[in-house]
Amino acid sequence: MQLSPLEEIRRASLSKLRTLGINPYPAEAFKTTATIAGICKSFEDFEGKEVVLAGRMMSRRIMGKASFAELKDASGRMQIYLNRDELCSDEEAVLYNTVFKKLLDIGDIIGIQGTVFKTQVGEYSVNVKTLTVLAKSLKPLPVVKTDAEGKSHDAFSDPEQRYRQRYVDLIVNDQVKDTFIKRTKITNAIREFFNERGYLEVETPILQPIPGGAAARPFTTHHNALNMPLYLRIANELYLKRLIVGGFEAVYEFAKDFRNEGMDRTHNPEFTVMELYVAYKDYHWMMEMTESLLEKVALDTNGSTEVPIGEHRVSFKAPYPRVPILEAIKTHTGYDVAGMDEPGLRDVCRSLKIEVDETMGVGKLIDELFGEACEHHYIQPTFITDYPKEMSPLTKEHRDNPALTERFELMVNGKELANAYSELNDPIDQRARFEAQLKLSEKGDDEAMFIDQDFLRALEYGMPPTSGIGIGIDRLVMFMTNNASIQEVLFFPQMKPERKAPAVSEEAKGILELLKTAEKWVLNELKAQSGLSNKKWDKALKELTRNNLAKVSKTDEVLEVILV
RNA sequence: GACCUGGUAGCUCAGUUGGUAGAGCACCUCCCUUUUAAGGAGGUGGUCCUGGGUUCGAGCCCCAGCCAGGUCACCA
Repeated sequence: MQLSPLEEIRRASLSKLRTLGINPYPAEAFKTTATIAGICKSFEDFEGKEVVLAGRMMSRRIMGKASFAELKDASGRMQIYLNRDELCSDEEAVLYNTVFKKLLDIGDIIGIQGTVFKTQVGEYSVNVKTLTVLAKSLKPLPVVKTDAEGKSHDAFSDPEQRYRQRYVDLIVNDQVKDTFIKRTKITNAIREFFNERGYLEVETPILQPIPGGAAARPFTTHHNALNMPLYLRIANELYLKRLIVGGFEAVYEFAKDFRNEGMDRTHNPEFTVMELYVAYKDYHWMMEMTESLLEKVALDTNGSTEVPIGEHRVSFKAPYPRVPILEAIKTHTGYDVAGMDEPGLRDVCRSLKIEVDETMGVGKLIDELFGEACEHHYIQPTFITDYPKEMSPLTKEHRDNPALTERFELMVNGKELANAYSELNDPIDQRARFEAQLKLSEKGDDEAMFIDQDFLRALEYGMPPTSGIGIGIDRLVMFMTNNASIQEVLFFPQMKPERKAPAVSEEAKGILELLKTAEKWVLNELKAQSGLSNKKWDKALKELTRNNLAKVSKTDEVLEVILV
């Protein structure tokens, strides 16, 4: 492995620590007595008292016999003060002069014991009496400095590196950590809300023999023992409904779903959806539930129902307007497409310059119209309701209009945040809808739903009238934390693999073959034998020595090459 | 998938007509006992994303590729 000079220095320090009898990776637990945030929050209670803290050293300011450093624990950052004569009693002051000043580095994890005080400039600090090395860091950490105005300098900002090495991102960019803390606050708020109402959190299969419940291309895998294909779920809807058939009256699941489609800043191949099903309810009830849920989520995570999202301020205060989709299309395009047939819709799309193709049925065409012409208008939370039957194969027919369904999508900031129905529980109707989907797929729609016979069998036993909802958790987190990219709210967003170290080149392989023919070679003879140009020779030999395949040594004024 | 932009030191970035690879921070040596983007003096550090090509000479020009971000398309 090729080490940078900075890494060499840190490894040398590591050995020196061991020579001094200090284990750089001790096994014992290190018992702390306080947290940094706790001290800063009630400084008066801690001032003059002794504390034990542990964390990562983030910066250092050495001034001869005294030094300041910044310690970071899970709760925050705080300055520590190290004074040679207070830290050490021995003549040499090894702990201060050697260990702290020479052998420790930014990024090392240390434990300290000392007293809390305030510096002359007024900064909360700990005067360190004992210092313990807890883990030596061998890779240099990017140093992000913040000035008096709170402006960051030399921020670790390259998105590729931030996502690939999220651990570094989390260490040096505090606001990144805050986003993920908020993410957990959001899911906690939702769980609290549901658990208070007695809803049951459940787990259903991720590996499914039939990928149902949504329209999307699945990831495929194979079970060896059963010798059968399996799919990573694109939704868990059909399994949760089976549980409603089984007699649970309210179940929910935070589900990782997987869709084998394009990636962009709002789509990751694996993402999280919270699905909830409640028996004896309809989609009107579900809208009210959703409003109060999101109001609580906003309050719990941001302390306010009003949240900044990009250029906008979005209010999650209930209630939200209800707008039937056909009305939305009428408002934003001027066309009344209610009851319109496929050719008619296609004409409307054409006149609005919306691209359509032959595989699109009535449902997809209306979906397209709404998506292109209307969706982006709904910044404040709005329920778009009553979608046409063709685009909602799992939804109950509308009580007043057989062409529509009892479905809503919640739009926020021009994007879909949730999708909910009065669930279709008529098994005969459901079978017919699946068959219509089958026709679509024969027409070339590769996203039409598969028929799940076991799900139909379950419905035939009778499912109570039920309302269900799916909420995109990643999107919700993006809204609540004002992030425009899904990658910012996933710890480890999907990335293409990093380029692997280049394989040994042809030239280097040739030299290796020559090296194998003798115990050692005089460098110039080997070079002549290889028949390589100066440039290629140099490059190939450097490659070999760098990868520790060959070694060059000097004896009696001759350079020799040996195989390692 | 198409187009645009980018890839240079550990980090953030300069790099002129193609002519010995630079800065700040970090790091190393030295000075400095309440500093704080600490300061002062000196120094080390490079696969210029990869592979070809043009050229006396390429970080720079040309071709191909890899990775990322953005826009669009596809897609919830």
